[in-house]
Amino acid sequence: MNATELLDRRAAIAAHHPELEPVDPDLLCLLELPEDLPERLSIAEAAELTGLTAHTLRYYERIGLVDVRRDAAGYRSYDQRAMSRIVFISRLRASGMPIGTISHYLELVLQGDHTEPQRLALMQEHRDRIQRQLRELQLALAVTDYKITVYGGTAAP
Amino acid sequence: MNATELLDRRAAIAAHHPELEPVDPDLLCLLELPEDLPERLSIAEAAELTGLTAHTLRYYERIGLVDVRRDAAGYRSYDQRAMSRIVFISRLRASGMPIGTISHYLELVLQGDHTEPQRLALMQEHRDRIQRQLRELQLALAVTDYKITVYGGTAAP
DNA sequence: CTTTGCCTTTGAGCGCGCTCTAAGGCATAC
DNA sequence: GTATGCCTTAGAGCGCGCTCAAAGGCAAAG
Repeated sequence: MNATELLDRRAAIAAHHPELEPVDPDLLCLLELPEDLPERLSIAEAAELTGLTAHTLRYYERIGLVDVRRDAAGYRSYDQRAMSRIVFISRLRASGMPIGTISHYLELVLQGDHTEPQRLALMQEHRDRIQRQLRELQLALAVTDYKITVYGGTAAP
Repeated sequence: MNATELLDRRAAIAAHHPELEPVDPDLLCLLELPEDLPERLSIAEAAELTGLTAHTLRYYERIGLVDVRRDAAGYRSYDQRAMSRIVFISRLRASGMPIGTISHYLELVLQGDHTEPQRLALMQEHRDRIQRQLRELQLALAVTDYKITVYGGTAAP
């Protein structure tokens, strides 16, 4: 399933969830793992691919966010499933979601289909928090350049 | 200067800074301190008004974000200037700006008019970071409800 | 064989942003 | 007087999310 099909799917979903905002098509590319991804990756390769450090990958495993198999030598061996979960996690982290919430979300997934509404609610709540944050910033920015312009920046900010 | 005047000012500023986005008028009200604000407030009153704890107010003072005078008894006494600075700080914090950056911004203010461009740049950089974060979240959300819908939530997230 | 380098584990350490504690001062009520 | 309640200070503690250290295993290169 490529980015275009994903977008089509999303359009269909959006029809049922009018509160969702459109997603920039460019961004969906970030979802895709490279097509020529090896079957199994070492921790160094996984780190390289995700932009996380090996330390962080071990940490995520330790706290139960992801399961990773070992090879014959006892080394971590990341398969597609592990990789896409890690990419997913790193994306949520990058958007500012706390690890506890991610953990909760993954537990919901584990619990099965009937937790869908809770999962959607959780994500939408998070999105709302980010949007609020953005508005806070725009406000701060407005105050700032207002003050810079009006007071010349010499008055108390 | 009330919220309406502030908005007018901002419109004028926006003419010179087309990259700025419009600000929700409702939000500008948050800027305003109550009109009947007492001349000087105790730490408990200041905490109540800003939604921060007294502990946090002392902490902000300790790390040099704000200067607060004392009354005859040695108690902190917050004047308008202190209050508006604290509101400003809390707004930036709420938007996710690290304390170090806020500190830097306030130093720039202290240094005088010639630091205006740096201040604006700093704020715009922060806004860009938040916007990136928002896009990250929208992406994560898209992935999520895509997966919920397509896989029924049973597959790996 | 040793060296090199990546890997393992457990457990400790760190920077951030608070948050709380301890020990005590002031001031109003009784 | 004393009890209360809010205030002061310096400094310790905490939760989060990593980040690093120590001690050692595996394996290909020379």
